Amino acid sequence: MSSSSSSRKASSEGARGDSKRRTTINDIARLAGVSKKTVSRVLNNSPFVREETRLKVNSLMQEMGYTPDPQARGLAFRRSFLIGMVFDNPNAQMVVTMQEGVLDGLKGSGFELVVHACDRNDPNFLSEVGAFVERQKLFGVIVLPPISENDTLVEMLKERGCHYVRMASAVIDEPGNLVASTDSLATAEAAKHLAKLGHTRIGFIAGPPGFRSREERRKGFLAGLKDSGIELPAKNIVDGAYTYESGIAAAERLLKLSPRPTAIFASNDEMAAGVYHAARQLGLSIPGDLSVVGFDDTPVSSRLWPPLTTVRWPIHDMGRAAAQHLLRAATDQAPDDDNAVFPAFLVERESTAAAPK
Amino acid sequence: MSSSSSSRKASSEGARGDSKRRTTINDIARLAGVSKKTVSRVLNNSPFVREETRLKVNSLMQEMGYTPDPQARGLAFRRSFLIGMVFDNPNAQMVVTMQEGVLDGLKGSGFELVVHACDRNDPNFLSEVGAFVERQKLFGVIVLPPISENDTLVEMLKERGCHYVRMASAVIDEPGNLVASTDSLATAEAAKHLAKLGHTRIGFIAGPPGFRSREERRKGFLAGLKDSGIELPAKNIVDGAYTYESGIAAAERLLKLSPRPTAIFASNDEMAAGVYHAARQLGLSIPGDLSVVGFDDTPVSSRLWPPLTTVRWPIHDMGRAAAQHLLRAATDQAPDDDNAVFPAFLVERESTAAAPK
DNA sequence: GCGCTTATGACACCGGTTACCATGCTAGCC
DNA sequence: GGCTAGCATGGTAACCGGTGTCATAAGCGC
Repeated sequence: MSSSSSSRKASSEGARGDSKRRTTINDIARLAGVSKKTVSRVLNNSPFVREETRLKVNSLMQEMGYTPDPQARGLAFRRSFLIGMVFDNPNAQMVVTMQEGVLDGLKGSGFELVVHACDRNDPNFLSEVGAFVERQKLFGVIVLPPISENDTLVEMLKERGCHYVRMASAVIDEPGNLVASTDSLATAEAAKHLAKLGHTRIGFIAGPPGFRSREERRKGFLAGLKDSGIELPAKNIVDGAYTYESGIAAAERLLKLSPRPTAIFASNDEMAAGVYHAARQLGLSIPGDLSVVGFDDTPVSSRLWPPLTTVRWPIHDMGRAAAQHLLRAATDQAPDDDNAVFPAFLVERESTAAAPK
Repeated sequence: MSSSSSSRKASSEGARGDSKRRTTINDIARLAGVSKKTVSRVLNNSPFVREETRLKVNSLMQEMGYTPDPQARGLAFRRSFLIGMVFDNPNAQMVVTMQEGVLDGLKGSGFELVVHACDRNDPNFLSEVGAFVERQKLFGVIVLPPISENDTLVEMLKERGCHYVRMASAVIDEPGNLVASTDSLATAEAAKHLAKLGHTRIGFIAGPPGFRSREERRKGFLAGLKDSGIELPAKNIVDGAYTYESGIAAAERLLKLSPRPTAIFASNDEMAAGVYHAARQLGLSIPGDLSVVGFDDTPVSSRLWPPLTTVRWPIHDMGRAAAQHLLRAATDQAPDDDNAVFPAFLVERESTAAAPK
């Protein structure tokens, strides 16, 4: 009853103008002695402005500390200046590093990064992301692995006319909208590293089915071994789930084989940590009895004992590249169809050594 | 020369209407046979709408899948529906978990989360964050530790009329804009745990000066020891920097003392990992020769061997609480001056055992 | 019949944009 | 040389999709 009147009072109070008004395009126009349309032309780099006028307007904007209101601009443009990042947290370090990279690339562009965590197993996943894109009229979306492998999602983005970048672990058939690392080359390098150390009985823990990174890492590793003249029996290849626990289980299976492997490659660091655990349970020393290689170079890898030999991929740089790709779409008209490819590479630490005789 | 005409053509092409137009407030108004102002009233829960009208409008909005355009609304409201998260990455897991918690709390509210990584040592730090807030007319900002302890920053937000929440490790004098954990209670618990196990020679690795968490964790730990009748000599308290390397260095100093401590508390898990490293170098076994306790319960803590006894704080819940606090400010008029306080607590794992005789 | 409350609409406005028109200037034509 | 065509430049009005303000009509108690 009385609440209604009080809420009205409060709401009218809510519009506190705060005396200091933002400088607007009109202010600049008035001061420069031109129309706001001309200021708008300067803002949008229209070629139909006399150099003299452009300079005057630009210096006035500088002086007044004017920045155009993204909401107003967006409203007129029928789009926003927001970039979405969609992720289903597989790895916190990766997510944050990627964010930092993207923010780095976005700096000074006037675009902002809006994050959106989701659950790829939720049945509403797609429509929920779609609603997000639609509601905010996102200019672009950066999709992190493993969601980046979801073709249906990408198709939806394309239909909505929303720019996007897929972060992937290999170059796939996606002209221009891909930022990828070269997982398979790096795992081949890892395989050769182990071969060179004299390992021939090697165990491989793969990622879970359905992940492209699983295939890339496996393919590269096996190719690298083959180049070194080593063929892996099927029983030496075990599936994991990219989790610590699955790494333990997989390692237990591998270490039960006879002859026992002298080296294990785990398709990510979490599983490699699981290998450490299993090895300890069996009283095996690393790297004396068993060499271990991981993938990702997460902080965990260097806290383990001994520090883990692993594969690093340049997440920050890839994030920045993704941002730059979207910015290019925002300014240039011509999309470049070149995918950005970043090398992943082996970081040798102390978990690998010569094979025991 | 010719570039001007070509760019014009391209830009006019850029405004591709894409046939399918968003449903607008006008559409709803026309279909409902009311003015758009009335629809707006329904959207904003104005009490001055007949129940019958409200129902009709609401069901139409439902049916048409209408959601108001946040840009247009924001433009009129002179604010945005964006929440900023400002962080200076001390810990990736914390940042991501916090983001997930905030997104959880924001879900369905129409607010989005815009992330902003920054460097608190950059001289432009303050003005840069200020520009961010201003430019996007942020509705609110969530400030993560350790930046949350920067009073100047908070003062600036207050001046700008921007709502904010500080995430902190203790209740400080900041009515209503604080989401805090109880670090000191948890470290007191850790101290008593060690005392109960018979440890009397205990080392403490503090966080770096200038951090409130440093003070809280130290204060609580010392108080807990005192309660157990243990007084720590000054030389048993060493400063660290919340990094792995600083943990190693601090542990080396502590383990050189004679008599040597039988337990070390590190003020975060990274430093605790450093303690593990130092202990290994000296051939000390954990927990046989040395008990270790950390703080944060990061993934690293359970990958270490033996798994680390540490303090967990409910980051996800705190993130959600921060979001809810801001949403309350967006709807209610009455700010509640209650700070949200979340208990941190000890997670006992295998790095602590009875003191060696 | 008056005054108060409730419910609704007309209209200007938020800060930018596009579409279209008006101007000034130069060049080309008779 | 005058007149018009053509281009560079700037202005005006309408619009993007919602809000605020204010006026007004209907309902009600007295």
